[in-house]
Amino acid sequence: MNRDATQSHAELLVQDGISRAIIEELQRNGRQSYAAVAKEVGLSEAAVRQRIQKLIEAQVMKIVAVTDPMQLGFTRQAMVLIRSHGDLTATADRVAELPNVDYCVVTAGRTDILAEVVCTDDEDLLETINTIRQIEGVASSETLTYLSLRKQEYDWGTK
Amino acid sequence: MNRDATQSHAELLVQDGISRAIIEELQRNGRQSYAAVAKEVGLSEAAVRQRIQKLIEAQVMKIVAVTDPMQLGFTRQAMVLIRSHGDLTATADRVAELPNVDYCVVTAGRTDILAEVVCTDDEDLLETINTIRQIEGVASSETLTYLSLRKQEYDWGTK
DNA sequence: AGTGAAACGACCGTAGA
DNA sequence: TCTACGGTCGTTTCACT
Repeated sequence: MNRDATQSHAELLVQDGISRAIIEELQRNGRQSYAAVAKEVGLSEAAVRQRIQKLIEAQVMKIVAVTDPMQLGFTRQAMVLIRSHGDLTATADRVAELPNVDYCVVTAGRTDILAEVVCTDDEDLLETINTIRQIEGVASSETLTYLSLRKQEYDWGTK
Repeated sequence: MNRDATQSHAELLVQDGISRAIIEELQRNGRQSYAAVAKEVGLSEAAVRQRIQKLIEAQVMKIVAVTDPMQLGFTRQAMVLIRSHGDLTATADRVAELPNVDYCVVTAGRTDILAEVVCTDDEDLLETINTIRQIEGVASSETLTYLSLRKQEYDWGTK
């Protein structure tokens, strides 16, 4: 499908404040019934259902389970700043392949690649960083360990 | 509630591989029926529902709508690395208050605070960075604009 | 903690404005 | 694109294992 067509379609969908309100409701609880959302935004259940389905089809949003790494035993998180040589995206994709990497983005600036890692403990973190540093295309890395998460919203970026 | 008690409870909940499987299913589609998940993991619908409710109550996961900033017209994303003076968490919280900031974490390392920003265009990005730099406690900042997102998983960290 | 069954409520297609 | 409505399927409760 044409990317621009999809995008303009999506923007039309959301220009309406009601869709924004629907998204906000689902950001609080993604499993509430269409009827409950309908009551909040003042529309019929069927209309809300249609809008939600279109928003998901147009890939404006998706409804997923989000987990707390701490509760799953991953007590160490960090952002690894990577300088790369050669093919940026290929290197980034190799980094992204690691199971401990939950977020990976190519950036412009002093650093080429950002990778967020989720580890069980310091030993796991060290191993992960060491693995990253040996990946082909990784020139150097710098690790910023997380001390306190202050804000987390759920956006979803496309490639 | 006692944090350790909550955590050990959560770990008990997930030690069972079935809960892992349930979480994985819901990470693919958070709105599918309990019956559909039950069929996948080989348990009765009622048992799956109980587990999901407990996982949510124990804050191991939550089911929410995740949006694509691009589709909502936010075409510029960046990670802002902030050096701070004075109270770290207070400064981080002031940064986190900005609507354009969707992610904010206090780190150990060369940089004190990481803030991911989501902006409509370059002008919006410039304004946002300028605003951040004038926040009390922000000493300096460095911006890494996003070129290509390669991986995104949905974890949720507690403060 | 899991199962099974019956009452209830949500979901979904269709028709019409 | 919305509302209205009925058939169907999912959810919930409860008694039992």
